[in-house]
Amino acid sequence: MDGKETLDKARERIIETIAQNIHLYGLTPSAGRQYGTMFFHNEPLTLDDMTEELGMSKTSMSTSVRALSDLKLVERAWKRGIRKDLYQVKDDWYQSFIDLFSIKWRRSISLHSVAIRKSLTELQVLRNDPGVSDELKETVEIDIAKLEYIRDYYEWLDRLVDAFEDHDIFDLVPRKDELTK
Amino acid sequence: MDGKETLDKARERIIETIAQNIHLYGLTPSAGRQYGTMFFHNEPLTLDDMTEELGMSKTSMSTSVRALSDLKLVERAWKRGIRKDLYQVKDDWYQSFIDLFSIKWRRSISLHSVAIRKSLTELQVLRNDPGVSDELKETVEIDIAKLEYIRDYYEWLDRLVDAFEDHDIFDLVPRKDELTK
DNA sequence: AACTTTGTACAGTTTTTTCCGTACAAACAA
DNA sequence: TTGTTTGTACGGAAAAAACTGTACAAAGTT
Repeated sequence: MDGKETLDKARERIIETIAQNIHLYGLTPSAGRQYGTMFFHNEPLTLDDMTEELGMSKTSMSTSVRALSDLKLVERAWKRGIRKDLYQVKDDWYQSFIDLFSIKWRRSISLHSVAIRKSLTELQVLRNDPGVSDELKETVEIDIAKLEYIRDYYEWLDRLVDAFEDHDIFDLVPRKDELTK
Repeated sequence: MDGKETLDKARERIIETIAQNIHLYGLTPSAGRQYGTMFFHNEPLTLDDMTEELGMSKTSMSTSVRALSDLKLVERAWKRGIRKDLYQVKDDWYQSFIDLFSIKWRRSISLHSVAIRKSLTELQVLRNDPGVSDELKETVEIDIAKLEYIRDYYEWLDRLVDAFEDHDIFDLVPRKDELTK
């Protein structure tokens, strides 16, 4: 086996591992392979380059590179004289993790908060309604307690995301290069 | 609108929100609805109960309750005199979040670590191989640097998961009830 | 202006996933 | 033992998602 071949195999192993785990980012293995290919490519790539490299349609490349961009795993690059759009992976994986975490959870937190607030208000009205049977009121009380619990939970989650975005998390779990500082 | 109806609507809103966000846990909306139903049900449920509540087949209930159990969102319960398996939601959402985080990422970290170690070793051999051209060696050097970077990243991620599992995260981001302590 | 290049919207096809019904094994009951 | 109940494996149907090719709009070139 010659050197180039060994290198390619070493790269392929990593790319395939990324592809198999990218579902954690809500992406398909194809998008993972695309990301991996870009990761080892030392120059920004065009959609046509990706089509070439991965043997897939340009349409697919376009949609999945958009998905990768939405999660801030990939960014556009410019190079003078080149008209085509160029893309490259963002090289700060710590920041990418934080961005992922933020994008994924903030939306969920927000949707839940709205729903919880609405339902909680309705139930509080119900609690004070004299026309409601005692038996039902008991259930309402239990539900209110449950909703207050998950409201607090999402409030905690929100602060957790803050801690990541503000990089406070690195105080608790330092990056390796910061350990020796 | 009577009280029962208001209660059900308030519950339904939350259940539907859970269903729409459960993909963050890698589960289907159906499993989310199942979880939500169990959440508001104040007694443990059997598979037949769920079939009844959700209008889905018992087979589906069985498979998705297993998925929920695997992520430790749901646990088995016992009640004397009842032969059927009973399930209820785990009521500590903070712990559920930690469990999810741990289960999802540990596996990914482990798979990546193995692949990175293997590829890194191969490339280090290549670096010392006198039969490899200087041009290729330059590429190898770059790849080694990249792999060392992501190796460190996964090592950080591993410590991050530790911080969650050990509950150190609550030092950085306290639960609401701990804020007043 | 006309012509070329590039990215993506859209519709159709293929692949994958979800869900159901049947069948059966394990546990329990009589 | 035989009969009953309960959970799940498995194959197939239905639904959803991924992927492709065509068509076209936007931007650049001549």
